[in-house]
Amino acid sequence: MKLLDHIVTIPLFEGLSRGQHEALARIAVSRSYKKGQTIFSEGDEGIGFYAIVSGRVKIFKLSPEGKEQILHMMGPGDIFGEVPVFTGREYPAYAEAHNNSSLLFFPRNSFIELVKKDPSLSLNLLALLSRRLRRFAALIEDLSLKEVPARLAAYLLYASKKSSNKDEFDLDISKGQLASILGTIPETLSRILGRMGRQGIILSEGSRMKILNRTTLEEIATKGRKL
Amino acid sequence: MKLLDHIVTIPLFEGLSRGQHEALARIAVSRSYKKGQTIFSEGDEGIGFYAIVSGRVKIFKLSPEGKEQILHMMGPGDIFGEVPVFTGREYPAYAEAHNNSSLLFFPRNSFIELVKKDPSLSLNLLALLSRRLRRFAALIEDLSLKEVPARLAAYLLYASKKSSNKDEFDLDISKGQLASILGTIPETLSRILGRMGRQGIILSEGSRMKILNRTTLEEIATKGRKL
DNA sequence: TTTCCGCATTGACAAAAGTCAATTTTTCTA
DNA sequence: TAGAAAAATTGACTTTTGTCAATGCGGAAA
Repeated sequence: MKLLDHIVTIPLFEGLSRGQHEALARIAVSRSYKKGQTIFSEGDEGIGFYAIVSGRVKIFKLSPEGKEQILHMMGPGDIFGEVPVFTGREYPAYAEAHNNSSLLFFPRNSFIELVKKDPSLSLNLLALLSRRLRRFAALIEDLSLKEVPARLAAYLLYASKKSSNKDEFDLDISKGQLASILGTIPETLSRILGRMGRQGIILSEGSRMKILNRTTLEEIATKGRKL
Repeated sequence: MKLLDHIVTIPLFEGLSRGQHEALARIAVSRSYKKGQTIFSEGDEGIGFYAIVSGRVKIFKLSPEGKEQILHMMGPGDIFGEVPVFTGREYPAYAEAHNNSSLLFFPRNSFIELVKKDPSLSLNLLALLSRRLRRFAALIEDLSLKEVPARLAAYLLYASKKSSNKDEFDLDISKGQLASILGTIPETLSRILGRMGRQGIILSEGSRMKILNRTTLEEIATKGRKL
């Protein structure tokens, strides 16, 4: 069964038994989304949550002036939209397919039934939510780094870490979106990338980034070293 | 039994049975902290979580230059330090008693045992963590309001809401700490409070705040209306 | 009561980031 | 592959915020 294969690869369901995986497969629904397609909007009734099989999903909030604040970029294996499953309310943010994406949808009611019967499933969930809280706390911490160069440096180090600590990697989002993540605008980001490039700290060619001087980058991120 | 009485009043444990409450009371340990005392530090091993019986607790991170970024101010009934209980790692932030405080401590291992046996307990926990995630998302949204007046206005409206929507209320933290929450410095906060006062939007006398023009305050917070 | 210390306020100035507008580069599609 | 649209970059200028330094204010302790 194809669906079951996918379920087994989802970290959230790691360590569960064959029977538990099968139970999950019975309630899951496969769904496809085209690039740019909205999966749910802030305020929509929370009828279930999603797991990513392939593709990428952007989770974001919208300011009154329409400016995006990206909360997460989700990839294969990630779970999103689970908050209202347990609070019984609306989705707290927007979700949009960043690429053509293949998702699994778990309807709220069936899932709640499963969790009620199965404590080990809930321990996995508790760990997931706890980790997510931790990541949020880190994001808040980074946003509060007062200067943009520091936030950018922190982001580049984080992105490098995700690419198994290579010094060279691809930004998986546009620079405009990166600006949004860093809480700034494309013009400012462009200038700071330029300055870092001129000082030989990084090399930025399109979406290809190369870290030339990791030490300096770390000093900019953690101590408030000036550019 | 005194301890049981306190447990019953903790929202996290709302809706649980008498037997469940008693089981919790058996594993809980009562602890007292003096004003300013550290409860745990970032990086400490996560040996359990805390519930506040009385007093207030500050949860914060420290930047390399030693600047505090306050993540939460916790009050009676609130839970904190539960993240590492489920991820099995270290505390992700600092906790410090803001007043003389009386807490209940729930050791990790005993608690995990309880949760494993009891799905309804875990559903409550899942809802708690989900709500907290939601609040974090809101905080991130506010931090990304680009200007300080907007962030301050959002905070004042939030504080007023906590005081049952009264127009007059007390700040429960110093202005220096409020500045830190808003991601700015005391000088800037002071100037903006001054400007808002001169324009008849608020009245600020020490820690006593009065909202004189709620509509304008909302416009500053949500639309980027200028001060 | 008086002194001291921390917190808050204010002013002058410097630095950082945003806005607006023009231009170049890249990407997508017809 | 040309042409249009979107994204990125750059420059000139404005606004916002932070820094440094001086001063005021109020409560705790001698």
